[in-house]
Amino acid sequence: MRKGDQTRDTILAAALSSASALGLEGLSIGKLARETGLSKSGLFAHFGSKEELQIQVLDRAAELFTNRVVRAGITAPRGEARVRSLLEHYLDWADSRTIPGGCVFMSASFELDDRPGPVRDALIDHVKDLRGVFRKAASLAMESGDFRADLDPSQFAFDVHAVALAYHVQLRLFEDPGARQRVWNSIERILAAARAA
Amino acid sequence: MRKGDQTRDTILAAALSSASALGLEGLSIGKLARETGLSKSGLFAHFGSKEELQIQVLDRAAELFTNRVVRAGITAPRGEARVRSLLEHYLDWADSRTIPGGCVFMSASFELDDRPGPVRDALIDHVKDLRGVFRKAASLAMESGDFRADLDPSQFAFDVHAVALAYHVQLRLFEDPGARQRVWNSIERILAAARAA
DNA sequence: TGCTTAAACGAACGGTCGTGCTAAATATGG
DNA sequence: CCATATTTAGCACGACCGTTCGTTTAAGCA
Repeated sequence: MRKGDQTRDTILAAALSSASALGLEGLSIGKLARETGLSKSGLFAHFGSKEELQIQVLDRAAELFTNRVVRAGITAPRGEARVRSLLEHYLDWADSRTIPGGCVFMSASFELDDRPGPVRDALIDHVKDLRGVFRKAASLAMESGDFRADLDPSQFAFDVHAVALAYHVQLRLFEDPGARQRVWNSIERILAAARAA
Repeated sequence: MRKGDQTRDTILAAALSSASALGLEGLSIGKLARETGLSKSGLFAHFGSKEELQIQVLDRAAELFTNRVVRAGITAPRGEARVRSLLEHYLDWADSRTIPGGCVFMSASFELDDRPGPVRDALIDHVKDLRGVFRKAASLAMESGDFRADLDPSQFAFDVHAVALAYHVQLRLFEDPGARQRVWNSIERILAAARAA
């Protein structure tokens, strides 16, 4: 059993790379088998269907996200400092080289928005979790007095998500070296509006 | 020649619908032929390659965008009023039923960001034009005194683009009936920060 | 070591993909 | 109405797709 899980991990790492660049639909069992040195049927046996592979790729990405963004971000003290830290790590995540195509949740959000099914359902859960991270951080910042008492944390998370999406476009489509600056300008404005008077 | 152009228009309309929902890569000559009642090769002859079809779909979408968003929006007087009008029409465009999958430029931005080639190049031009519409409108609002004199119009366009992307997610992925309210909250904050003191 | 179970393989399946090629059909201008 | 140019159809191609099946290899445990 251990051997199988280890192989599965290798496959998922390759699949995540591929999916981030080519999309979840762009995943190909054959290409993936070639990349990992497995046979097509051998690789396929690990998942049973392409859909299941796609779901596991998303789950895997969520696990990575938890480690690289959430765990890393919440080392900062509650309040605006933690929000900023989470944002830094979120942008790093979207810019990471280990996931060459950027945040797979973003590309998948636009790829699967009109394709009902279990993969889309899984994606929705993950993206809501992602939003929840920032909603929660905003709530804590309200409790600590950093943020206004009448702030809407969900709206705050929406705004943060928005600039992150635009960051992806600025960075990957426009290949703008100043993308990080652009997005921080936006974030500073969002933070300023969220702060207590 | 007239007959051919008319057929091509029919094809492009169907292709735009399909591409908005399934992505530009999800376009299929065979499926498109079935939908339009043409033969695969007959349809194919109009474009010569799938890439060319994709590019023409983007061009067609840009034409529609100009009519439905730009032409409609600039009937409002220069300044904040025009910015708001353009935004209304932009959101309508992203929510349109005639393009069932929403704004094809958004989905394509996340689909093609890592796929070099002429289609991506065409997309970049179109998205920059789109940004340019809002940059220009912001500039005019600065001239008219509605917006601050030290506003960065490109930054303003970036912010607007950001919330539009998030609108797409909120509407299509989350199917949130309150998406429009969410995005207007964001827009009001952006406008407030842009206004002259 | 021998047995059992898991893991990987190889070949084949029916489909669909984009793309050529050659004819037939149809529209257009004189 | 005819000649010409344009538009569409038909057929075939090689490639790749996800998936199934039976077999073989390899690992884990007694």
